[in-house]
Parts: sequence; structure tokens; C-alpha cells
Amino acid sequence: MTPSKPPRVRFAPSPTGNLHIGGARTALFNWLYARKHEGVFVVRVEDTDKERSLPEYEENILENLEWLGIDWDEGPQLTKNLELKTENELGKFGPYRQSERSEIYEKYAKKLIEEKHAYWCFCTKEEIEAMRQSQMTQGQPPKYSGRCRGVPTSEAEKRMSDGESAVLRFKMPEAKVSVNDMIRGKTVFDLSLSGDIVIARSLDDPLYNFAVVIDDSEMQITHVIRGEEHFSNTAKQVALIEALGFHVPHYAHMPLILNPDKTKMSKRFSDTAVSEYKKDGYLPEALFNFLALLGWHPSAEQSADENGEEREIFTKDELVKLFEIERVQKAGAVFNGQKLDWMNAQYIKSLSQKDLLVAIKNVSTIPDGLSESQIDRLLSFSMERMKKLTDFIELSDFFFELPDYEPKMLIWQDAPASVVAETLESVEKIISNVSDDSFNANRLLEVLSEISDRVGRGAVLWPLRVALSGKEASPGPFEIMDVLGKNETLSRIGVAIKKLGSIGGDLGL
RNA sequence: GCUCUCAUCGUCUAACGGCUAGGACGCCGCCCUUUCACGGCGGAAAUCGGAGUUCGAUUCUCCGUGGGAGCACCA
Repeated sequence: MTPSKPPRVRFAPSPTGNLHIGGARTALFNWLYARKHEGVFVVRVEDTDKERSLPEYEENILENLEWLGIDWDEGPQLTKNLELKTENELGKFGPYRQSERSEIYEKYAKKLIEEKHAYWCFCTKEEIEAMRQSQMTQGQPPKYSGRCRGVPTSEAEKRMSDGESAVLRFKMPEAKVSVNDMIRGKTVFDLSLSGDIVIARSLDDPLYNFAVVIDDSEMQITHVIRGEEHFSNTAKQVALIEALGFHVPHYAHMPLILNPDKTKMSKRFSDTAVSEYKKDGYLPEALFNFLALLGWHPSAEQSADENGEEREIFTKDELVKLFEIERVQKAGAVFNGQKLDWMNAQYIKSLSQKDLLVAIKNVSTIPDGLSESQIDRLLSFSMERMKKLTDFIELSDFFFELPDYEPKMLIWQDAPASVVAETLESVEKIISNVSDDSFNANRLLEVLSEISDRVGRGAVLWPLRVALSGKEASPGPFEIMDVLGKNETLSRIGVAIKKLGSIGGDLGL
């Protein structure tokens, strides 16, 4: 289904927290839809909740959107300091922050009052809450009774000027609305179940449902693509849209991202902030790819490579081409961190060493002490075992400093410590005869081949590798020696021989 | 409680109403390898249940069961 005109879509986060994985995916699908159909992607900041909205959250959201490679055509721009100025915005439908759009909301609030679609309500929160409780216990759907519906506007205005506090309610029509969702199909909602909702605390202080509808209309949004948690808001919003005389946009409600226990994704099971993933060493391309495939998938034919094999690693451009919103899954998707790790590893392996080093330096501090070329070689041994950029440090820390290890780790199978020590001594001797400038992996392999063949490869190479790395799992001994250089190599072998001496000859366990 | 909604391996998913229900992650085994990882090969693993429509249902309809979301002066 291709829209007739270029679509205008939006991501409308509320700056009450950092960019959430779920939010990132919503933004991503909006972006994919806009790019696919050559439309416009708008970011609008929904900061009508003054209590909870914070500029640093807006900053975090924008920053991480950008990090993920989700660029927007209209909306607030990232500023390096915390002064988030309207003048920096992109697009002609601004301001793109709801807190700066009060006059617009006020205009429509007045219009609704004038046309008798809205009225002032003087019921207190306590009264409403009590009503709600009794309705619930009676098995009734909780909704406002409409008690203040009859208060004439003139009387309401007088009471307010006398200091009584009031909220603006929308007269919900007794009707059914039908929503045709691009993902979920047609659904009929009964508006009489929701009652007269509060749309503003005062003329210039709108609530979510009211503000969204006005902004989407003013910003000429054609397709509203958002999370499933908004699905039941849609009916109320359509009623509001009709009262205001706006056009009803197309809707698409995305399934939720779930915890392993199938509830809405939360911090209880995994990190939820995109910035955490950035910090932990995930590549934006990997997270992008992973998120795109969470709840959506191209058809088997589309995903096949030249050999007809199905694949899951796609570039952004490929995803844009392949994306079809109709193929978005209806059921929620559990967030599978292991698969993300795998995908991240794939992307790490595809990087050039130069780019990988840059990426690693963005998230970790590489200890001093090794030359550029040594680090390059280190990278080539480590990159295929890294799942995250931050793994590099753990994987290669033994190059910078030999960790303390148990002497018995040096023992190959059940060889006596004295024999292992002898072998290492022979190796030490052979290595010390290699000149400094020919001290490289190939040459070392050559000079050690005789003793390995004679004594056994495992018997020579296992203790040697442990001596060099202090670890059970590490790159091969020749590669390590190559990076370490002759002096450090010999010194580490010396340490090992000393350790073996401490065991004594009879540890045949 | 009320409204809406969803249902294929453990997880993400593929499959004009028609094959032994395919792939990926993870898991297991084998190979490669001094170790770990990478890589290669192989394996276990799913259509929630019951009716109906049909020559034939994973696919269409209904019921049931189970899950989820929403029901604010939050968004």
C-alpha cells in the first residue's frame, strides 16, 4: 500500500526519561516509513507534563536518535549546551515543543467551548476518585458522570474568577468510532464507555490527548505510527478530531517490546535506555538492524541473498527498501539480548581495524604501553571474539600486564611440573637465540617446530600460551609473542618456570 | 471489574488454502584447532484446545483457554 502523497510522520517522545528501546523502535519504524515513501519525518517533544519533563532528557533522546542514525527533517535540533533554543529548529510547522505552543492550544480550547464541545468541570479529584472506585466495584466501566455538563460557560467563568479551580472536559459523543489500523485492521470502539475526558487544566495548559490531536493536525501529519499502548486512546482522539473539524490521519499501532515474562519491557530484565547500550559497546548499526527485525521481517524471498540463503544482516538502505508496514507483527516481541550480542559481533567483525579502533576508543580507554602497530595486531586477534566493543579491554588486558595465575594452569594434561619446566626452559633458550628484528610469529613458529614435533605440540604450546597470557583462553602463543616482543616474552617464560618450581616435582594430579 | 487486542520451535520469525512447517539466536554433537573464540557440518526443538467451512486448514469462521495493553487533572 503506497500512500498517494508523500507521508508526514512523527515521533513524539515525552522528555520524562531517557530514550527507551521501545521508543527508539517506534522512531525507527516511523523513519523507515518516511524514507521508504520519500516522506517527512518530524520529531515533536511532548513536554506538557511540566512536573516530569526535563531538558536533559530531551537532550538524551535527541542525541541517541542521532547516534542510531535516525535523522529527522523537522523538529528541535541538538545543541551542545542545555539551552534548547527554538531558533535552532528545522521545519516550518514549529515550534516543535508543546510547551511553546500554548497559544495554539488556547485557540482550539476556546473554539471547543464556544461550540459547546467542551465545558468547565469543578469536581474535585477526590470526588472523581470516589466515583471511579464505586463504579469499578459495581462492575461498571469507570467514567466521569457528566455532573458539570450543565454549568453554563458564563457561570463557570465567574466561579473561576472567584478563585474556584476547574478543568476543561470534552463532551464525549455517545457514538461508536471505527478505526482502520494499518497493522491491526479494523476495530470499533464505543465512546460511551470513556465518558467526558479532561483535555486541559486551563486554557493554555492542555493534556496529552488534546495536544496530540492539535499538533498532528497543525503539523499535517498523515500517518500516526506509535506503540500499542496508545491504541485505546485512538478512539478518544478521533472524537476530538471530529469535533475540531480536522482530518483523521492513518493509524498504525506497533506491538510492544516485551520482557522474557511477556510483560512490557522494563528495567527489571534488561537495560531499557539506548544510552546504556551505547555505553556498553554496541554499535548503532547493530542495534538499528536488531530493532528493525523486532516485530517486523521481510518475506523469505526478499531476505534471500544471491545464493538464496535467508539472512538477517541488512544495511539501513536495504531496510528502507524492504520495509513494509503491513508486515509488522501483531503480537508483542520479547527482547532477546543474546541475539543482539550475536548481531553486534557480526557488525564488529565487518569493521576495518581502523574503524574498530575508533569505535572502541569511544567507549573504553586503552591502556598505554603498546605501539600503534602492536595495538593493530592485538585488534586482529580480538575482533573475532568480541561481542561488544568494551570486550576488547578484558580480552587483551594481559598484553598490558601479566595477570597472576595458578601455577598448575601451566600443566599440560598430567605431565609432571618438572618436565613442563624443562620444556619451557628449552623453549626459552630457543627463543633467546632469535634476533630482535626477526622476532615475529612466522619466524617463531619456524624455530619452535622442531621441539613441538619432538615433545608434542600440546606439551609445548599449552604451557607456553599460559605463560604468556596467564589465561585458559587466549589467542595463540605465536601471535602473543609477536606483539609482546622478545624481552617481555622471555620475562614471562621466566615467571612461569619459577612458578613451576614452587609446585615441586610431584604434583601429578 | 470493563474495553480492546494477540496466539508457529525457549526467543525473533518464514510459509498464493496444498511439500518432510523453512531460517536466525540460543542449546547439543562432530570437524578445524595447543586452549578459547571464529568458521564448517549435523542434531533436538513449534502451528494453544475444540468445533465448523473445504477434496485439503498454520492459513478462513465461531467458541474456549491463555497472554498482553488500556481504563489519570501521565504521556
